[in-house]
Amino acid sequence: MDDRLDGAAGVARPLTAAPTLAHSSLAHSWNLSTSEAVALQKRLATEVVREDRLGSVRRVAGVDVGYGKRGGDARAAVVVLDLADLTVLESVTATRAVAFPYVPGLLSFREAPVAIEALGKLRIRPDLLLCDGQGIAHPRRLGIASHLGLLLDIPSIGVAKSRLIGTHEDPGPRRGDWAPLVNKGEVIGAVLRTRPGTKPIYVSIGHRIGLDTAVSCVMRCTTRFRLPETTRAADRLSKVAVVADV
DNA sequence: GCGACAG
DNA sequence: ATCTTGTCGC
Repeated sequence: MDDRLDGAAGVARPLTAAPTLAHSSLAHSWNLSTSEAVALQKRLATEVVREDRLGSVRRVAGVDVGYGKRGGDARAAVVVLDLADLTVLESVTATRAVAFPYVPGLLSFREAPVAIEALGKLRIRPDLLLCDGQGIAHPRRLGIASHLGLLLDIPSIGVAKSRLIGTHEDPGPRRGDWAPLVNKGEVIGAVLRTRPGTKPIYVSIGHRIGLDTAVSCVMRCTTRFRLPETTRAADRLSKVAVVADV
């Protein structure tokens, strides 16, 4: 079987589908109205798997999207690291014009298309995706991490720098301490202290992984900084990607 | 009706 | 997210 990623889109697709040009997201409807997007989220959310359904994790990908100064272009960057030593195995980028406004709760409709395009360029198929933003810690339980994980059928985790929804206590002061993020009586994520003396990060299930495993993986990808190395690497790349892409 | 609000 | 100068701290 082809090990490359298929571009996916509005609806989940089996991995056994024939290899495509890795740009198939273009062939799908990301151009939805906000109400249609909300309806799609509600439907896709029922497909999200909130428990460990992943093999051994070796290759972890960080996914991030940045924007040009003019605000017209979105640049996605994906960096795959070897979890054993956090060295870079592969990195790719993609750039395209933004086609959807930023609306809290609908971030994936703005950033997922270009992110999927970048992911489609990967030769390596990552075992896990660490996405910038929420997973199920979302009003309709389908943040960008869940959306991407579901469409690509790859285990994923949401790693956000700030809160979208939910309430929580302050996590302990030590690295690794975390407090549950709760919404409507449900634990939707973990507010994790990755570094003493700094603001905690918001970790949530993306797809095919449980919360405890997600927290564990994020910790393993985090060294001396607040954010995991995967996210930092992708973030840096997304800020210079426009030069290499355009 | 009044705030809150990933990136 | 991006726009921006200096400033506090290790």
